[in-house]
Amino acid sequence: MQTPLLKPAVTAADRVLLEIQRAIVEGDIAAGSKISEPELAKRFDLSRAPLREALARLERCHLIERIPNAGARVVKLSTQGLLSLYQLRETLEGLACRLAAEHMAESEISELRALLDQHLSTQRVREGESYYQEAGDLDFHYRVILGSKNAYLINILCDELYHLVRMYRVQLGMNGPRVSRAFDEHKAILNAIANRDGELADLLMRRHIAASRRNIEKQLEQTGT
Amino acid sequence: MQTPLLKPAVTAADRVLLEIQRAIVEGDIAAGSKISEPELAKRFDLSRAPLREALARLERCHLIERIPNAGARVVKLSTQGLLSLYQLRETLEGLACRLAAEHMAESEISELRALLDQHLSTQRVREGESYYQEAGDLDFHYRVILGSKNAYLINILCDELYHLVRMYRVQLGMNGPRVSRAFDEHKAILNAIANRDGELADLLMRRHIAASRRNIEKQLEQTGT
DNA sequence: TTTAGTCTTATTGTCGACAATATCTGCTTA
DNA sequence: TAAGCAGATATTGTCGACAATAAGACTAAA
Repeated sequence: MQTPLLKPAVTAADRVLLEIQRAIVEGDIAAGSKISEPELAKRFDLSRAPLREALARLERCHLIERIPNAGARVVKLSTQGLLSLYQLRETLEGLACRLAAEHMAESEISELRALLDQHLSTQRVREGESYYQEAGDLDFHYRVILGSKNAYLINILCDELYHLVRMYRVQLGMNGPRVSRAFDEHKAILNAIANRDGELADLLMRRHIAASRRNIEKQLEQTGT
Repeated sequence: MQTPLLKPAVTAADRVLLEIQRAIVEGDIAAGSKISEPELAKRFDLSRAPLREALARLERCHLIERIPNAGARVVKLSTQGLLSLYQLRETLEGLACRLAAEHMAESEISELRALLDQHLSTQRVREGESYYQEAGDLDFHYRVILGSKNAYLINILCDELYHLVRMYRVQLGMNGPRVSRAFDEHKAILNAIANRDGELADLLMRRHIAASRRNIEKQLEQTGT
């Protein structure tokens, strides 16, 4: 279930990046908290040079915010931020879908169909446990994005926005009743792609993400602003 | 004519970033050439630490490509890259336009109108010199993007893709007959925004960028692939 | 002559220390 | 008491040197 085509962490900066990313996404390092370079360097047992490299990349994917000579803070989740993020996702993943309908190879489409079937059975077995759906959903989106074959689009969605989306979903504990409906929506999107109907695929994906956004918004309201 | 709201370069890494950015965009450092950290460090008279920080940001805006333990190269311009980039711009700036129609303050719209008038007169004076149109066009787009009020969208377009777009335009020497027509298109877009017609603004901007893309493609074919 | 392997060389990644800047504390003064 | 300033402290930015990795040169064998 690992994200495919992701180059292995070869350098120390890569490794610590992955660790801090996970820690922030899962709330292990609290949202809004200040980042201390010396402290993190000690905690992960390396010097500040690779740590700063990692921080630069964390800023790139919007997980931290830096102010020159003043330090870095973990981002704070907000309704406004969520709205902006999903506005962008709707448009971008819609585009990705349209391009995927044009550019995906038949073999890739078959694999994607197999993946969906597999997720369906897995989800039946693991009823109630939302984590698998979480991972499965992201995996589906991931593959469609890669299918667009647009390097810039892939970079933005998979490298820069991906982790922030996860952060919202994880920290707001997404496990609502949407789980089952998402499968049907994925299926419909896949069919549109298989039929090479880019316009429909675009539309369906935008609706799918809009529904997901509303779901999270509801959660955010309940949890309290 | 400076891009507004751009924080001044306070650190050494910021300054060298701007210098290298300019050098790459204007072809002073050749496209596709290898980047040598020690050489650049000597050339700009600073240590490798801030230089590497700058390189990280250059990678972020797709001006260089890095391979771990192997070094960095300046990107190569290609028809494929241009197509991918403009595909993305069409969608993103279209969205920006739609949001701008919703969110721009009346005062901002007035300022934008004043800017267009000013560009028109400037262009009449400087007939033939395309640089002013170049700068003016970018400035118009820049303000519309800021008007969207979507932080992620602004970041992607203004920080990450902006310089690459400039690189294509500068290195292919854009000075075609499109100069005058672009003004009218800008005017139409502005009117749509002023009328709060987001859908139309979206459509017009996408067409505007598509026309610009075709213009550059033509140039790219003539220059020889 | 070509190819494989090894050694040399150069470049990148990492480290610890120093300099510059910002934050915090406590004092003075209105 | 509140506001402003001065010094102390901590954090960030930068530097030069070392370690690890990759590219290139040279030799030896087929």
